[in-house]
Amino acid sequence: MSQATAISPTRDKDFPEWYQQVVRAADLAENSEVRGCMVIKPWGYGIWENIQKQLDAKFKETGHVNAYFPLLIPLSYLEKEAEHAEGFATECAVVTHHRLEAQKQPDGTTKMIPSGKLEEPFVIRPTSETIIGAAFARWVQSYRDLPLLINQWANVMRWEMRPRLFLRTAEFLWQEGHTAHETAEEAIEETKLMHKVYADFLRNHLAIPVIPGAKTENERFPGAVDTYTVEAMVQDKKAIQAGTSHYLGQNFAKAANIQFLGRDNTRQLAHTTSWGVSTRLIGTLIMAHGDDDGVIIPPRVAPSQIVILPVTPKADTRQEVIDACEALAKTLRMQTFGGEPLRVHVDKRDLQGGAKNWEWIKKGVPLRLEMGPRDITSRSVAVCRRDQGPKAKEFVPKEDFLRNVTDLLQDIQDSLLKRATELRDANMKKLDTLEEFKAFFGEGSEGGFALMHWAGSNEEEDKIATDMKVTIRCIPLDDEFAEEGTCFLTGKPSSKRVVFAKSY
RNA sequence: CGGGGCGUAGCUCAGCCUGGUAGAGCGCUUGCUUUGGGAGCAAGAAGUCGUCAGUUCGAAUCUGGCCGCCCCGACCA
Repeated sequence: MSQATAISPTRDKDFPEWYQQVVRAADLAENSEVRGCMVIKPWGYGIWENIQKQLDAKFKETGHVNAYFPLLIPLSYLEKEAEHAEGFATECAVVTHHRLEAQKQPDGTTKMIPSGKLEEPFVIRPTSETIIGAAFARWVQSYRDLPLLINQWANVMRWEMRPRLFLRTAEFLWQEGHTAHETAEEAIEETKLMHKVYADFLRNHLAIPVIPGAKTENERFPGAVDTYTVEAMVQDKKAIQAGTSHYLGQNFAKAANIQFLGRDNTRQLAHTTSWGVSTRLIGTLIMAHGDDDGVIIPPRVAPSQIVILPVTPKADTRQEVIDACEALAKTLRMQTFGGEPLRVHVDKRDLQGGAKNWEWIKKGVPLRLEMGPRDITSRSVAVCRRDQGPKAKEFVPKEDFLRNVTDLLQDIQDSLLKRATELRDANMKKLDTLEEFKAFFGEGSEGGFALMHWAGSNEEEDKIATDMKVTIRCIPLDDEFAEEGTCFLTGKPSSKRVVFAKSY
């Protein structure tokens, strides 16, 4: 039996359905019995562990420390910052009871009835600004206590109307950085620093190019003064917000009363920031790099970078082949890539070779090695790169492979970034008129990122969003977008182009 | 919360219109064959047909209530 592609439908045919099939075929996650919540399976969680480890190192390098705050937030905390509370009001899970009472039913079964009503309900954190703010208020007394640079790895819950695995789930894993500073300048610098950390991480670890920029007022985080975002383009040419960094001004300091005695002996409010990325990064990665045979995981974050497939056609040489594979794996693990020991897996399962091979293709392992009796004799290995076709295979001397393996992984990492960058650049257009804009996003057109001069109002921005389902993804920070022009809608002067796109 | 659809084996679904004791493909188990490639043949395990009630001699099938899920909108990392 042979199929043209491992995943059906293909990306061209039906991208959303392709995405769901890839998540399943690559064994990354599944829907759970709890609506909107996912079970992240080992292969998917392995990606998250690598993301976590590598980002965490960057947070530490930039002076942050980890801490942990409660899952439950007193309802009253959310009431302290009106704009923030309203922003999350429609998606909060609320805990109202603290015990259950067993109630015997006439049919012999037992029903558990919530009892012990709470005086004040708790909200399951949709984000932790308020509760961390309360802690900060206790911790900060003097300007000498600042800056306070804290990160937390946690789960949060936002009761989403329409969940999709990794992209939008009711519960998701993320990290949220929260910092407090003496001055606005320092806080803004922190916001931008972490924004840059995210952009670099996406580019160098996930092989996804992003456009760093600021959000418009309409798209800002509820309660923030400024929101910075990294926007990526995925293969259906839609934009996805992959990470955000917020300058919160003194809004949350005011709400939580984070005050300190300054150098001038006056009481002052701190300036705070918050920033986060979530398991959505995994969804972004799938849509950025996947092909019609499954996901392709960039080597830096792949749970296994190399899978060795023993080829055992005869029972009497089977053990010899497996021993040779184990020995090769051991040798490989002594090398490092991206500062970490190579992650190598030997798939010894007693399955047919082809079936095994396709499984790892679908799971997106960067390198597959095949080693059989003939390879042992000829001291070679068969090497398959996931960024090339499923049939592409090269027999190379084992010693050469061992010498070049990290270069090979880097080459795959680079080729993924290159491919993603080319896709984005090919679908990013400077347009000048409303007609061009409508044609770009209209029925039947490809879409993509439209770089437009913009000087419209919030209401005009909203109208475009409603009429065309297109929003301003960001106001880019890079100089390459700066140029004089006139707004395509209002004709008013503009000094920079902004990115319009349909988004996830 | 509006509009549509669906609940039958681990998964995807057929059967329902026209009521008569449960089916397929994939997956799983075992055996034989095959083996540098998602294999073939044979045998086998597996379902209170979402739930509660009604109609009926008899309900997966007809009627009604309830529950759950999916898709399309509004909301969003």
